[in-house]
Amino acid sequence: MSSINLKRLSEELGLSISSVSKALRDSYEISAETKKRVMEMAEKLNYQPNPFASSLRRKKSLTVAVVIPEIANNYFALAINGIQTVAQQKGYHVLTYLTHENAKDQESTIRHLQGGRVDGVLISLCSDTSTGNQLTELQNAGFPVVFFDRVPDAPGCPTVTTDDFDGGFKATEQLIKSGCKKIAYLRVSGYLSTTVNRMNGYLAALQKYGIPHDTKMIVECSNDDDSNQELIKKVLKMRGRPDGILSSVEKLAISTYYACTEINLKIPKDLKVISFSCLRTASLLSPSLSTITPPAFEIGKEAASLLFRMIEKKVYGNRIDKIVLNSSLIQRNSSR
Amino acid sequence: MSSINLKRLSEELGLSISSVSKALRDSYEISAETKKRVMEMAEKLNYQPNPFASSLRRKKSLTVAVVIPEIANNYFALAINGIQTVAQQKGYHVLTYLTHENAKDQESTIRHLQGGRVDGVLISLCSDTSTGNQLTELQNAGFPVVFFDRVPDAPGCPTVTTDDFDGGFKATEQLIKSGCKKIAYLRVSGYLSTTVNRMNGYLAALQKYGIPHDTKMIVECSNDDDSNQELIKKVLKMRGRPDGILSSVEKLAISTYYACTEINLKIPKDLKVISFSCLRTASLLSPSLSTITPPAFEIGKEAASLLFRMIEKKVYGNRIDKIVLNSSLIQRNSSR
DNA sequence: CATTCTTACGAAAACGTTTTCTGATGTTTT
DNA sequence: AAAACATCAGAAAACGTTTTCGTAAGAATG
Repeated sequence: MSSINLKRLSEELGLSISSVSKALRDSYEISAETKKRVMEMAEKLNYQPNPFASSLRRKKSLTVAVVIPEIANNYFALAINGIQTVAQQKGYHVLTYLTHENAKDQESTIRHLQGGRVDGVLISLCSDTSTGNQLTELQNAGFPVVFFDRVPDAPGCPTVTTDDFDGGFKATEQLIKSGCKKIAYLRVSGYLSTTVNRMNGYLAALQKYGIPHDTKMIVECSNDDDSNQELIKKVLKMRGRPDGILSSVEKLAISTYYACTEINLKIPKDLKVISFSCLRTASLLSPSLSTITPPAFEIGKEAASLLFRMIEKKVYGNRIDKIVLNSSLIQRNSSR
Repeated sequence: MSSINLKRLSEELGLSISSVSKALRDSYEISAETKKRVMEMAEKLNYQPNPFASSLRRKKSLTVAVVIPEIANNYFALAINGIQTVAQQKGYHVLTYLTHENAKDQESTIRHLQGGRVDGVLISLCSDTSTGNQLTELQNAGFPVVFFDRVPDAPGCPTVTTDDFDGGFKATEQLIKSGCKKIAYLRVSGYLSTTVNRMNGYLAALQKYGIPHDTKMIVECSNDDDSNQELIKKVLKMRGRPDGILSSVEKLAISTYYACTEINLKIPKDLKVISFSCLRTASLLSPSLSTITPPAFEIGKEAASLLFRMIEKKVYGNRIDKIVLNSSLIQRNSSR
C-alpha cells in the first residue's frame, strides 16, 4: 500500500534507481556520503521495499512453511513457538498450514508449496498419510524439507524427533513396576511414526518383563473424541480388562479420564494411567497425570535451525541429519 | 524451484505467453479447445504459477497476517484455528507473528507489514501496548485491519470480542452467591481491553451486591509465572485475605492453584476460584475449575470473515463493525 | 603525456506474471 | 459486395526490485 518505491525515492534524491537500491543494500559501489543521504531519506519517507519484487528477482522468499495436522494442541503450539522464535530472529516469515489429519489437504498444500512461495518446509505428517512420494519429489527437486515429530521412515529424510521407543519402553516399565499386569496401549489409527515407535517400546518392555502380548490390549483410536471415549469405556468394561493404560497421545489420556469417571473406575486404584503429553496442567489434574513429555519447544527450535542450515548452505548434499531429543518421564499420581 | 513457467509452457504448446496466461485464467478471449489443451499441459508438467510475479503484477498477495502475543496459549491456538479454517477455505495464506507481549516487537512487525506483504491484518494487542498511532496509521492508509480479543478503545476500529464486562459481572455474581465476601481480581499489568472490561464487570457486581471495593483486592500480575505465583501467595496470606478469586486469564488461575497447594489452602473450602479460560481440561482439574469460556474458535472465524469482507469490497468506507460474541460461564467445583 | 586503475554512478536487462492494445481471420449485416 | 462485427491470438508494457555492464572523471603508473 505504501506507494513509495525506489523510483519515488530516487526522484526525491536526484539519483538513479539502481544507485538507491545499491545504497540501501550497502554496496561498495556507493560512496559513504551518498549512502547516508539515501538511508536518511528512506527513513524519512518510511520506505518499505516491495517483498514480491524482491523475491521475484532474487528467487528468495525469506519465508518458510509449517505444515501440521492441527494447532489447538499443546504439542504443536509449543513446537510452532520454537519455530517462530528461531525464524523471527533470522528475519524469516512463517506461513502455517493445517492439514486436519487429512491426506488430501496435506497433498494439495505440498503441491502448492512447489510454486516457490517458500524457501523451505517444516512438516509433521498427518496420520492418514500416503504422500511420501510427493514429499520425496519435493526433496529430490532440492527443496529443503525437515520433518519433525511425525516423520516418514525413509532414510533420506532430515528429521527431528524424540526418543519415542525409549519413552514407550520406560513408561511401560514404570506401569509394570507399579504393579500392572495387563497394560493397554492406546494408539491412533493410520501410520504415525511416533505411535508406532512408542508401541514398539511398549512391546519391548512387555517382553523384557515376561508379560504376554495380547492384541486386544492394542486399542486403535480415531480422531473423534466421543467415539474414542466409547471405545475406551468398552475396553475398560470387558472381561480381563486392563489395569494399566499407556496413551500414545494426550487427548486419549483425557478421554480415558472421562471414560473412568463415567464407569466409575478410580485412577490409580483400579487403573493406572500414563501418557505422552505436553499438558501444562498435568500436575493439577485429578489425579495428577504421569506423563512422558517431549521437549516440544526445543524440537521446534531444532527443526527450524536445521532447516535454516539447509537453506543457507546451498550444498547440504549427502548429509542427512536425524536429530533425536530426549523426552522426560514424570511420574505423578495416576500411575502410582 | 519448479522451473516450469509460462514461457516454458507456451513453448511446449506453440502458443504465446499471454495466451497461455489467459487460458489458465479462463479468459473469454481464448477458445474452449485451446483452454483445454493448455490446462492439460499445465497439469501434465505440474505448472505452479510463481506467486511473487503474480502478486507483484496484481498488487494482491492472497495472504493475511495474524499478530498475537503468544501461541502456546489455548485461547490463541483456538483463535488461529478459526482464522486458518476460514482463510484456507478462501484460498488465502496465513502468516503469523508473535509479539511476546512486547511493544517493540509489535511495532516492528506492523512497520514491516506496511511493505505490502499481506492484504490485511488480524491483530490482538500485546499488554505492553502504546502503538495505537502506528495502527491507525495503517488503517488510515486504507489497510484492512481487524482487532480481536485485545482491542484498542478507539471507536474507529473494527473489532471482534467477547462480552467481557458481562462475563466479569456474572462470574463475580456467582462467587458472591456462593458465599464469598472478599473477592480478589487478578489482572495483567499494562492496558488490555479484556482485563479492564472484565474488571469493570467485577466492580459493577460488587457494587450491585453492596460489597465495598478494596484496592488491595486488585492484584496486578506480570508475565512471569513464578513471580505471579509468589504474588498470589502473598495476597492469600495477608490479613483479610480474599475468600474468592476472579482470574482474568487462564494462567493466573493455574498459578493460583499452585499457590494454594503450597500454602495449603483448600479450593473451594478456603478459597473459591473462577477464571476466564479455554482450558479443555478444566473439568478434570482438582478441583474442577469454574470458567468463563470465550468462544475462541468462533472469534477467530468471525474476525477472519470480517477481514475478508473488508478486503474484498474495496469500499468498506464508513461502516465499522464491532462484533461481540457471548462467552459461557460454566460453574464447576472450584467455586461451589 | 599516454596508459591503466579506481571510484562512483547510471542504463538497461531480468525475474514471471497480468493486462491492454493491436491485428488477423472469418462471419454476419446492410 | 462493402462494411461492420465477433472471435481468437500475439506483442508489448507494466509491476518494483536486483544485478550486470558500461562509462565518466579523476588518480596513479609507466
